[in-house]
Amino acid sequence: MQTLSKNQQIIFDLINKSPEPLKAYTILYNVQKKGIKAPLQVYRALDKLVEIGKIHKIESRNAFIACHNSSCQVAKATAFSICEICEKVTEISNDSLSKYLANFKDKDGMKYIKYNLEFFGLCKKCKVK
Amino acid sequence: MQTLSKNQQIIFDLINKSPEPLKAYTILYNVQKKGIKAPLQVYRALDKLVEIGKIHKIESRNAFIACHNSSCQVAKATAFSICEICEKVTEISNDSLSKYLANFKDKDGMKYIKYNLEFFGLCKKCKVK
DNA sequence: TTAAGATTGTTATAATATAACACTATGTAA
DNA sequence: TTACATAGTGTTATATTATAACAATCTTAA
Repeated sequence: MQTLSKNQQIIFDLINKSPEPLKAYTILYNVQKKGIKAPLQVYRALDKLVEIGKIHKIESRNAFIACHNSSCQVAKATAFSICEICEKVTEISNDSLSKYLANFKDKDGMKYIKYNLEFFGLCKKCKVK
Repeated sequence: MQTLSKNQQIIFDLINKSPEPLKAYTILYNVQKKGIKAPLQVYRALDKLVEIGKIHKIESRNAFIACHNSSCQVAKATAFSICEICEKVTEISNDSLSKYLANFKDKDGMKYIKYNLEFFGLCKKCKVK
């Protein structure tokens, strides 16, 4: 568990307390009062936070959420469910799924240490409506 | 198998014959001689081609490849392997995997019709080097 | 034939992300 | 403690990816 730099901490705190994924420029607007003024400052912190597994990027949405999977030990094997109506995103932590994917071999017998899986559908609330 | 419009056909042909994923603006530069001059013309064709499953978007790369999975019947359940060195992308078509994911239920018992999975690693060639 | 829907062409602009350079802080080894 | 490497910061400029808005044209099914 490494210590975060000033900018990294500010940006992680913001993402961590957000109930929804945040986009880079939304983050920028929200940390300008804390002295982070330029996109690059945000992107650099985001890059690092992703690298150390504190946050994940939702690729299909260009947005970032804090890791809630086993205290951020799983930086390279990520799975999410995404509601196509309300855009709610939930990190999936499921042993069967992660084992299946970690052990998956393609037809060349090749294994992959890293993957990202995004499921799309309707969340409970949106399904009812 | 629906017929493609003029722009859709031009752009599909380009992507289909490319050995690697193509980015939108790379596509644009390559079809300008055929009269497609503006980004929006490219993006509109791409949107449609993705929608009907003729191509897929590689979300982590913002790039597009032609579907090679059972003649494009699987538009909503996609899996790829991506080499982190040479950026080679291969569509995975594996019955076990697609069945597993299609039947996956999260802890709320929820199923998802649509997913996108991207595996990362080194391709055969790059592994040897 | 005609009206709805899809597609096209065009200009402008929004949203997302990185290059390059100079400077500062921090940790580590001599 | 110095000095070196590494990581982080601040800044300006710019590259890359994607969409808004509007008018015109093509396609197709009743």
